[in-house]
Amino acid sequence: MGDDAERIDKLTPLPSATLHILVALLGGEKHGYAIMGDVEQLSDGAVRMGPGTLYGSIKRMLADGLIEETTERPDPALDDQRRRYYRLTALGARVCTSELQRLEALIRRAGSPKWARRQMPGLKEA
Amino acid sequence: MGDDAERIDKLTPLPSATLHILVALLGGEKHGYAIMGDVEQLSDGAVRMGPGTLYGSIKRMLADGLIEETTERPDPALDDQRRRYYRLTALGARVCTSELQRLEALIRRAGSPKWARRQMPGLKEA
DNA sequence: GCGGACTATGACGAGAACCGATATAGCGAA
DNA sequence: TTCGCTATATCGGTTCTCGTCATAGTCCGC
Repeated sequence: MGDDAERIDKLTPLPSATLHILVALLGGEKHGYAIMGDVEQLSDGAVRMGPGTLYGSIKRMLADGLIEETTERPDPALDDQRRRYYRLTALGARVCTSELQRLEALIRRAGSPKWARRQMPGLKEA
Repeated sequence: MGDDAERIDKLTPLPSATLHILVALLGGEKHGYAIMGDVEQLSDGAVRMGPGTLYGSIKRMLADGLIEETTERPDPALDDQRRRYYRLTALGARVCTSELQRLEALIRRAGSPKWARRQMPGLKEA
């Protein structure tokens, strides 16, 4: 378990693309192209991921053990043989949750009035 | 104004280091070394930024107009001539707010039960 | 069953971002 | 005056990002 905490530590903070892909996969296993669309949807169109970023990130995430390719195929009537489906690993899910919690804490602190104060001590104003 | 939205769009999603520095500066103007400490504090020690990341990011942020160096100095009794103080520009503040809102929306959606369900249609289970 | 538009994966290269190591120098106290 | 800490800065290697191009399967009209 402590081993696990180390692995999470090593991977965080997550690159932006990685985080978005993980969140998209929280919604269930998906193929690459679908992930692209979901990321755009999840961010109200603000994050548009090109294929280069997508497949490059997927490659790294597979190597890091954050996601894995599924062997299961959907109903043949709905299948498309080109597709490759991915899902979160247990590690991937933990990393995602932990990163989201960290960001939530950051947002909370950023909005707190006690933080949003000047810190420079004894400032001599012009 | 529309011009502004474009500039924000161009800069987002923010790299992790940039976001953390912006949030740290929401708390008032600071010098580089203080930012390093505050980022670690803001993230409960999870994000440890080395000097390479810090000063590299500051350089880019200055070039992008997200922050600016202040000419004001603190009370001479508390000053340290080596220090260089930075503060958010108007653009930097807007970018920071906009990014935090985007992340907040992402977190909200990630936690929503209707999203956190498998999406693969007509799956044929093993 | 042919052709064209769309879906889907993948490789590549340039440039941006990250990070540890290292260098330099002012600071405060022993 | 020396030592440890604060503070800024650069360098080099690695990772990450992103647009572009290539390739191929699928769907649909005809």
